[in-house]
Amino acid sequence: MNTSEFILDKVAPIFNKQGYVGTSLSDITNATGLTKGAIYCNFSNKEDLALKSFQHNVSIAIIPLFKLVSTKEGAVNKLYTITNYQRTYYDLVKDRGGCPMLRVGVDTKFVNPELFKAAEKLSQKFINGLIDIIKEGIENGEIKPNIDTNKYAQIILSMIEGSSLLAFTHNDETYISNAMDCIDDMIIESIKK
Amino acid sequence: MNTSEFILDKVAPIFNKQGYVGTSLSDITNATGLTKGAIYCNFSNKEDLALKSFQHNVSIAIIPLFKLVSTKEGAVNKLYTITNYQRTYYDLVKDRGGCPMLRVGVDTKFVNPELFKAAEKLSQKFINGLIDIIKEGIENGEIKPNIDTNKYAQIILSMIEGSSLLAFTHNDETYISNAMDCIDDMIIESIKK
DNA sequence: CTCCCTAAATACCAATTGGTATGTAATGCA
DNA sequence: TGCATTACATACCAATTGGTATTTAGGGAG
Repeated sequence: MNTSEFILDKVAPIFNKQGYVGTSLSDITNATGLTKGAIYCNFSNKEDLALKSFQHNVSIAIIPLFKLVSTKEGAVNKLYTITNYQRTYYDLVKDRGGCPMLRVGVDTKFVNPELFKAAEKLSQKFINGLIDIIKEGIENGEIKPNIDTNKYAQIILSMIEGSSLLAFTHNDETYISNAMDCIDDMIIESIKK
Repeated sequence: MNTSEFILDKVAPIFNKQGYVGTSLSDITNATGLTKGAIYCNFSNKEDLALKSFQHNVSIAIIPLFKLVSTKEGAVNKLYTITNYQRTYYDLVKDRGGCPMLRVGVDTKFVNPELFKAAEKLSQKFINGLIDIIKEGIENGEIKPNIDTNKYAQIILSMIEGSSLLAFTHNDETYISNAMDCIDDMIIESIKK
């Protein structure tokens, strides 16, 4: 692990906990034990470090889900893979400040357009992934042909993000498990053939 | 309107947009046209102003819903009142930076315990309100007697908050209307007798 | 061994942060 | 009329902010 990776490993959780405005360079130097010289040697400025920290957080929290889903076959099976992944999500990110997409989505909209764009893009990628899965299900006959793919993709992601927020607000992961039960038992069930 | 109210009116949306760490005293003086002397004459410090700004935002975005629901009769009717309120929520808060409960919930957990506690408390009040509605429905025979009140309360609020987040992330209020359709047509429908 | 290049540390910068002490003008009250 | 209180402005404070220019240490190549 080189120095840049070391810095990201130490700093990315702090950005996710304290926010991308509320994290100062002294927070960063304290957490790493390095000086500002070392930080600015590895990153061009604070915003650059913030963006790469976000990507680092995403690579830990969300990218594994995308990879996992891509190994699965069948639309319904893929959807269950997502809800099952979410069931372990609280443990996965609880010490890292929660869902990075959620954090950056609310944190940066009015203060850091570049970073916000990254979160927006990731969120859209998630939605598009869900739409593709549902379309695949329609094509292979697993899912009813007349359902609104975009609508159900939106509903599923809303449930995922909302339950993640509330689980962290109340330190209660049942918000996530109950929401995933709802997706499994009601939403997926209602679009299945 | 006295000076304190004037300040809150100008400043509360800024706190909600830029965050409760990312809003500086110069942001506050610029927005109000007042000096720091005037601010510290009306509020004991920045944190005090932040807390009262949150309450101000809540009084505009969420308290009206609580009041509206309290005027309605019947559990299912009350639940529809909530989803219908949310359908206009995007317009209600779009110029004020989105849902204040969501904002403060993610923003302050690790940096401002007092403010976070206020958001946590409000969120719990929302959950308790939903539980009471469902219990009322069970008692008066509108809702199936064997359903898990806490579970469905959690699911409904997750959907509300998640769709609010995504609507603002993508500037697309269909996230909210689609999620409310889901609550109306699937969740409420499935717990109704 | 010497030179060079890179990585990191040190030292410094102007600007901004939240906060306070003092000053002042207007208002209410006797 | 005179006094006290209130409401706000002004001026100032130490500390911290993000950032940069300079310096130093260390490893590799010749």
